[in-house]
Amino acid sequence: MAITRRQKEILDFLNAFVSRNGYSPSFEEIARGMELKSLATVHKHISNLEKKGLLDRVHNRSRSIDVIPPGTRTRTSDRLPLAGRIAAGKPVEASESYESISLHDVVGNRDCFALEVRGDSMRDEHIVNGDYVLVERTRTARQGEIVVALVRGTETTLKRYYSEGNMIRLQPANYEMDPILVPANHVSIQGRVLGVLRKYR
Amino acid sequence: MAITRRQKEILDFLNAFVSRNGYSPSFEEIARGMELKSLATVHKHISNLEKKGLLDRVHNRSRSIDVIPPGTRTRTSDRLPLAGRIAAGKPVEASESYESISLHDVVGNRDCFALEVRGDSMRDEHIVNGDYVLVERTRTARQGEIVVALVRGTETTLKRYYSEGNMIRLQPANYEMDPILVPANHVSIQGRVLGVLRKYR
DNA sequence: TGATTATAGCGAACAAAAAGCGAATTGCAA
DNA sequence: TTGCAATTCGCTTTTTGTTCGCTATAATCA
Repeated sequence: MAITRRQKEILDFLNAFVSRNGYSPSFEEIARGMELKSLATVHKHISNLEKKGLLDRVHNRSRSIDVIPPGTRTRTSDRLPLAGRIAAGKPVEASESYESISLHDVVGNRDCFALEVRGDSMRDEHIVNGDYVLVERTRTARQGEIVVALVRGTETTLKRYYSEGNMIRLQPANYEMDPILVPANHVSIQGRVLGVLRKYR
Repeated sequence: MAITRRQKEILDFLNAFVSRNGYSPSFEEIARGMELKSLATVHKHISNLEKKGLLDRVHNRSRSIDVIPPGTRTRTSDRLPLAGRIAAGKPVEASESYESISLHDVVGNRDCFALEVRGDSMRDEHIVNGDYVLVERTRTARQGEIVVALVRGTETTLKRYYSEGNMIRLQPANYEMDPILVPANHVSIQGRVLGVLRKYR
């Protein structure tokens, strides 16, 4: 996978910074060094470099960038080649591209864990008994996200999250089941669902 | 694993202290040296450095810090800890077990590839648009397995496989769609689906 | 050639980690 | 058994990363 000119400049900056200081720069410092005015831009560059396997970092961690020395590359790991797309009963897939997919593409470097799902309360979301949900450890959630929530300190559930004033509605994805409506301070978010892994047989 | 600026300062202090004195500093001495007013802060720094594998120490033991010379590292894998089970809207998960899950648990050492699913022909099987199906390259299938099948050399589809005499029935998992019934010699199996990976967002 | 996709960029609102504090508590070793 | 050192707890503040919406310009596809 090729690198762009700008990406190379960023990479050079990172290398220089680390060898000068012994620790990696903050996004702010990168922005200053590269004369960028928005951290969003820095963020995007770093993400792209990460996707291309040129550096490693931990999601949401300060100064956690590691430039991967050329040569120390690929993990043979758990990646699968992505053979293409298969359309709805329709025609064919095609591209013998060099794309691939792995768990890493779902969870990134986030702090995650998996839960095995029991029961069908999320059936309408196509999460069913026996599936594994891949959960990022988080204490907050956004409207409509699927979360693992601890209700009243006793009961953990998998639901969609909706904040309504100072109440929280936890919505099962199963039309037979009713939403749970509780005061915000009786709910603690354990994490948000990033993906699902299902294994047949 | 990368280090923050402050952490590097602490680490430098430790190195300097040890090489000057031949023994490691107490938390009190670190606090003085780094101009910190709370031992809790020192403690947190030391713990973090320990977590990052940069130093080693014995819990609750005075002056037991050992700075680990750069060279010994660890890598992160694509495995996720399996935190337990989450029951259908019901109670809790529990086990902080040492189980884990990864793509390898789904595909094993088989010859596999992934396909991105387009359309909803397998909706009733909870395989939906955007999901990735994990497929083992195979020429044969057993009754009822989900397969990737090439029909009449032109059309690849994702269906359940049923052999009926010398006909083959390919059954979509969508009640709105009709099964495909074709002579066995007009169908070639491309693989069988071992699992599904879904990524949100 | 028009449509789509990837890169590059901006600012602002927001979430989270790192860093810090004081005080109370616990544990080790002499 | 006592004293020093390490640990833990519940905060606050500062620093750092993340995300969203939007613009613009290449590069690629059909």
